[in-house]
Amino acid sequence: MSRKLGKRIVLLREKKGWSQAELARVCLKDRQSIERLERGTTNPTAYTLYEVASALEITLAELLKF
Amino acid sequence: MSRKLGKRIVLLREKKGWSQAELARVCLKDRQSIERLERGTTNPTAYTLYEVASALEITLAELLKF
DNA sequence: CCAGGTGTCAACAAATATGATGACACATTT
DNA sequence: AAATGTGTCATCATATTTGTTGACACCTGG
Repeated sequence: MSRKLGKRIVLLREKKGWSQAELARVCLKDRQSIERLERGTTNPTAYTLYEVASALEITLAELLKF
Repeated sequence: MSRKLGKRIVLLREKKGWSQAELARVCLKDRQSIERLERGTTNPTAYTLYEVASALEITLAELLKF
């Protein structure tokens, strides 16, 4: 499940033409935190998802469409 | 944010006519865990949200529409 | 009245996410 | 060749979620 979510984040990030580092910067997060998220090795919290969605300029619901 | 999410869970749970205890049972969770979620005192993980959504027979995206 | 359901709250141990730092291989650019 | 950007991985300390137990007040049905 985290795997699917990770793939979705990768997709949305690349759609914006961003690198992990760029998304991390906009999220005010660590580059490695984003990488873990995308690889699906963690089970992120709702707030983390909210921060990522905000950075990607989409809603939480849209981020979770997978 | 957790507050809004909690209110949404309450709404969807009551739409099914369930008590917190009933939702907890379907989720295989503790009654108190559901209660904390609904009150917004925790920042749940994606997997927890997935379990709740499954119990409510909706998608994650639908649960997060708020 | 009283037993049971309900929502709420507190505290604890265990598991886990997060932020941080450092490292590595690979590709691209200068 | 050297420097930089990229994605990946590991480790550590700290914060937080989660499961659990116990408790309380309130209400309703028997």
